[in-house]
Amino acid sequence: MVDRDTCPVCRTAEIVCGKWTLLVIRDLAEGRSRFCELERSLAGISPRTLSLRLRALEEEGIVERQTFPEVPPRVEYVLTPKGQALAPLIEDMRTYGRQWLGVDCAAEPSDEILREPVAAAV
Amino acid sequence: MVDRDTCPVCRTAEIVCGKWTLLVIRDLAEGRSRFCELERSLAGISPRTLSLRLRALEEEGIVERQTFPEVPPRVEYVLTPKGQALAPLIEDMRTYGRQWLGVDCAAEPSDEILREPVAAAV
DNA sequence: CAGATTCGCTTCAGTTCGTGAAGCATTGCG
DNA sequence: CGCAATGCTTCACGAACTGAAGCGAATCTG
Repeated sequence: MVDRDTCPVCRTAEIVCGKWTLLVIRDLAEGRSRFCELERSLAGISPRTLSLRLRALEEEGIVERQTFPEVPPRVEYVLTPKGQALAPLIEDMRTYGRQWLGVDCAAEPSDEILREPVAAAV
Repeated sequence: MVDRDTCPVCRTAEIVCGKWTLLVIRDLAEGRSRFCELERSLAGISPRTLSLRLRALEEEGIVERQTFPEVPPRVEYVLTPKGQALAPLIEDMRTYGRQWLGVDCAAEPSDEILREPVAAAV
């Protein structure tokens, strides 16, 4: 019997296993930082869920939130080192998807995608 | 905007992000193979959820199910190569948990745990 | 011989989680 | 004026998950 509190896989699973959580982190790792940017990238996520995810990740110390008192208001979310440390996980998922699910991001780049060469995995 | 169908991270996330899914896979990778074995190891999972997970993973080709017509009936679940390929993901989670969540499986081995030196990650 | 136990589930009612649409406050643009 | 943009919140609904109970056949316990 595996203890939920002392097992690192369990604890990581708890953090990571909400719907959309990993995709939010991936987007942040790829350079997206604003709420509406994430909302548009993650087609289909409800703003409520995105809000909940970001809040939870902030509480975990995985993302940092900075608000700028402009109009319209601007809020930026950035991965902390603790968040960046999840990058290998996401890389593994990408590798797995390519190898075993026969899919690849390189299929027809849309006109919405950001252009700068962002390194997802350090 | 990321296409849900052509993005390997999304597709992997869909498979992997149900509650308990990754822990079921970890247990299978560690050598547990029977329903009740998994049920006892994953303290707190409902048999319904475990059943659903195993069925879904079977449909995905991640686990294989063998039934033995004994009494009481015996059913064994084993990871396919497609399932074993998820081991690095789980290893990363373990590493992350240890490094950033300050937890470690090596805490007091219980008398229920299997003894053989099973290599979780090939 | 009655009763409990084992296995691999299924069923049910109830709770929690996620969705989709709408709305809000502010201000600039046409 | 009317609409767009931002970063959310609220609400009602459906989907997902839980916890307890049960089942059918055989075998172990008293």
